[in-house]
Amino acid sequence: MALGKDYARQDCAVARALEVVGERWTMLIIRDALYGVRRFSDFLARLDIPRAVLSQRLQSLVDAGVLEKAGHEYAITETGKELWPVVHALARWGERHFGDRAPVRLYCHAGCGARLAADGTCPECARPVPLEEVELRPGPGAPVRDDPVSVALREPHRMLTPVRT
Amino acid sequence: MALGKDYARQDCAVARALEVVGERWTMLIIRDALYGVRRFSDFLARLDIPRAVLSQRLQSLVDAGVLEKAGHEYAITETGKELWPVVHALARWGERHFGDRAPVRLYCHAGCGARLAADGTCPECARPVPLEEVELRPGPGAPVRDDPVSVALREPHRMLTPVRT
DNA sequence: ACTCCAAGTTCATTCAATGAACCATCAGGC
DNA sequence: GCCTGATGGTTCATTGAATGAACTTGGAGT
Repeated sequence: MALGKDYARQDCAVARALEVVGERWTMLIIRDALYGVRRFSDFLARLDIPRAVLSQRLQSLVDAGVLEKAGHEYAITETGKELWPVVHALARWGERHFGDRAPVRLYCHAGCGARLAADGTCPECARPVPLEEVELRPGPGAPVRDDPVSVALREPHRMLTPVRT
Repeated sequence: MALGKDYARQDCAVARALEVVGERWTMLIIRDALYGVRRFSDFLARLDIPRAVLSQRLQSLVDAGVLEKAGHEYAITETGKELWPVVHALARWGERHFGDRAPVRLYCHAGCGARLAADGTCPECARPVPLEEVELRPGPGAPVRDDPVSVALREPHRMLTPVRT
């Protein structure tokens, strides 16, 4: 399997997780699903991913119980929501070590407005912030994408609430 | 790029991170590097990865500053150590949702012996556990691999300390 | 029935993963 | 000096997935 989900001989929970979310594009699909993207065409517009690959990845994620399909919408499940710490940790790491400009997007506590700490807690409230209370805000490093979904996300947006295009 | 590091049009820290650590095998290499694996042949034995791919991945990680090569050893850098929250979060997620048997490996606080909570804190000491104080212990789900590195890791092992084969 | 559009499939091409075989370098031993 | 084995790679033919364009399907509205 060229890039795939097969770490068969690895006796390890990390490998098990990567069989589900370790393929190319998958983590970005989950990121967007956490943001509230739900429609096939919206994932397509934001990811620049071939339709065939998107179709296959969405199906895999549904099979794994990370997404749930209802009509033409893919919504993230509880299992999927529990990937938020992984996505957040990756974002902070990428930003800290490979962010050539200012952050493009900030994760804030909707209640008090403070930016989340690296460990996902709110520095103001001194407690972990549940995903539902996280608000996406555009950061100082202006994003350049101009597809409808990315444009919609230039406004502050509560995590998990469907993105309207 | 088939599976690769190219998420060029993604204006996002997650994508930036995945360009470095998102390719097949890379995260497992980092997992092992955090455990203390350092030699080419040891990664090879534990991962069942083609030599050519391992060689290329190690080089990429050195280029990105995640690993550091000294002689014939690849050691993890500070940048690499900061991926521990990502690896730990992935492991807990994989274990919770896709662990068909009992955990193969436990992450414990070397001081008090308690198992780390999902957020990386020690439930006994009620504080975050620095990577240096994390101890690997074999879990109740017996691992089946019998390469020298995996065998060595059946003993309790402090994170980052070189694995002796 | 007709139109439109989002969703998804098909397919030829490209490019990376795979695994076996080969090469390079170094450390002992003779 | 020269053999021998161990380690750390590189090379290369093959396989299979990613890509992107073209095509098909299915439902909503009129």
